[in-house]
Amino acid sequence: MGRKPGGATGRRAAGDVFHSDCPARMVLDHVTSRWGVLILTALRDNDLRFHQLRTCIEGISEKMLSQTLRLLLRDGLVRRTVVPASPPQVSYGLTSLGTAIAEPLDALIVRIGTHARHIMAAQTAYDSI
Amino acid sequence: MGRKPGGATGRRAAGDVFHSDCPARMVLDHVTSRWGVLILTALRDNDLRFHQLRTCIEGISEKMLSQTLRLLLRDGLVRRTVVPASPPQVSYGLTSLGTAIAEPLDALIVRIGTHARHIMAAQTAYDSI
DNA sequence: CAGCATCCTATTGGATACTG
DNA sequence: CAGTATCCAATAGGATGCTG
Repeated sequence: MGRKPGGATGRRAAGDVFHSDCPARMVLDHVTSRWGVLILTALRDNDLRFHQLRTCIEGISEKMLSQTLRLLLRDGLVRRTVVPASPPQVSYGLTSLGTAIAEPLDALIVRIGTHARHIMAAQTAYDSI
Repeated sequence: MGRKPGGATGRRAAGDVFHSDCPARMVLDHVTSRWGVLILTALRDNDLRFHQLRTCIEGISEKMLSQTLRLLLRDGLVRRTVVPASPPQVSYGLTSLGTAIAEPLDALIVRIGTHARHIMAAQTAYDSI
């Protein structure tokens, strides 16, 4: 992403452009999508089954859950395991790649949590103008 | 976020629920919105003016830029500085709060960049099934 | 230059119903 | 249980034109 030479790695330089056709932008969109963040961080500590995820992530619909899971599956961030039983048990977990991505996401959420009060104060201050 | 006791800080526990009405969820949505991520990381290294941001972030429209900036301004993540001149110069930068939030985001982008090839390989593998 | 207002389309996403 | 399919409402977001 960014400067052409140097391959896929490294920091961006100041004033660098985020190319809209960059494949990384697409992955970023999946990962930072409304439900992508929550799914990835929910799976951070342990595998979960479909309906556990649905319960764990308040507000998500079945449609969005399966849709987003499929996206993350395709990106190789999430792994799907089927235990053939009756009824069959399907569980989802992070791949090593998924863990690598989920880590900074988790850090982000923790940080937002830490500063939540501060942020809400900023909001009311802004609104009172 | 998460377990009721313990205030705004701390890690989430396994199986914890992401409450949809949590103010942190709202901030998370702003921050991880399609353009929010890009704006915050673009401002990571130095302040930028409106049209510099517009150029720097490929694909963003004026509308979404000003709209998202207003949101981040309200959350206290971004600071707006006006130099009264003719024409007036307005520049945007991160607050200390914004920097704290942008850090893990930047880590995320770097990580996606690092694994980009790996991810694209996973995609084509998935599609070939 | 820095931006807001309006219009209109495309995409997101929820509710519901149904299948293996 | 673990989803898929369809329909419809809400929102995101682009194009354009205008203001200080």
